[in-house]
Amino acid sequence: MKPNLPETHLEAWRKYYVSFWRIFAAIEVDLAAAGLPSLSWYDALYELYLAPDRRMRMSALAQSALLSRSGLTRLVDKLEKERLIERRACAQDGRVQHAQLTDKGVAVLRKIWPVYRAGLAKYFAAHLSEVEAKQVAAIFTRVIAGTQ
Amino acid sequence: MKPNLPETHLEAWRKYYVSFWRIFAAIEVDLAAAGLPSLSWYDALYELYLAPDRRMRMSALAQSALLSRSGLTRLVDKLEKERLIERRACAQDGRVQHAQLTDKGVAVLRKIWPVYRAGLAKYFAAHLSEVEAKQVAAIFTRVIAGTQ
DNA sequence: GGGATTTAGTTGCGGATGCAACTAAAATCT
DNA sequence: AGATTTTAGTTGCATCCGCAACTAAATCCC
Repeated sequence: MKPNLPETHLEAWRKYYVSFWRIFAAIEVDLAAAGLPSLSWYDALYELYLAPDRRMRMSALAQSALLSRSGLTRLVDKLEKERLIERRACAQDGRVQHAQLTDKGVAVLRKIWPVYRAGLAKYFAAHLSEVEAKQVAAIFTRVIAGTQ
Repeated sequence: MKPNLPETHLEAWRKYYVSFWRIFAAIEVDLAAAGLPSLSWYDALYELYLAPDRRMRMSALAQSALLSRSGLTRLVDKLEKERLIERRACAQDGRVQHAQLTDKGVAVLRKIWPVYRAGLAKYFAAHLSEVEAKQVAAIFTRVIAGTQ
């Protein structure tokens, strides 16, 4: 562990790594216990919710939802089967499909969020002061920019 | 997003969440490109490396390596097939198996680490000052304690 | 001591996801 | 305009992983 990776940073990574998996797993357990879809569904639906007209191109959604294109295709298959989104062909470009969030999709998003929020409050936010939360946001914003 | 989850904390979570997946995926890509096993192999081998006599009970290793018991069973199957570890029955308790790191396992660990370290330096450590790394370690140590 | 319970690990199964190959459509090049 | 290349999305396949059910061994309890 010589170049560019001081012991302090390695220790930070280890804590970050373990804490992430723990929080993630705990929230997934809570969602499953509540009979709700998993975070990957939430992520995709939420990105659509934020998007103009609540729709996005498949590949853009894949990026936002942190999935491969093929992974997103399968996820959208399932979401569409549940009528949470609709696939809509693009009139301008025949290659493109848009995923369009439906009202039912919004409703599901609103059912997931309280459980997700409670998990975040309990497993994550409870352990950060306001100042620390700001620091974490600032630090990882830089990290994200570095992996763009 | 009312109770116990201020906007600041939610923002921190979003950055933390996205940055984690980005770093994780980038490191996996680097490992695969170098023809090396994935992080899950590294995690398990490394936990064994740290353990007394370089061996652990299966269930303890599952916890340390952030896997379910069944997930660990399969991982150990593969590691054993590659002779990176050996399963050893416990003389005192017939139910227990120990995973014992082999010299070949140590060698693989030492081949993975430079690539892993380089990824960490580039995708993670480069964006944190020394002070920030200490803060991150402290904060997420608390988070981990809260999900014990 | 013998049956019931608990514990450790494994196996069957299904779900999630990525890579590579594929199809179709658009853009580019000549 | 026609051929080539690039782009968007999908599909085949393989891998990884967790839950639930299972087996075997230890412990508990009477």
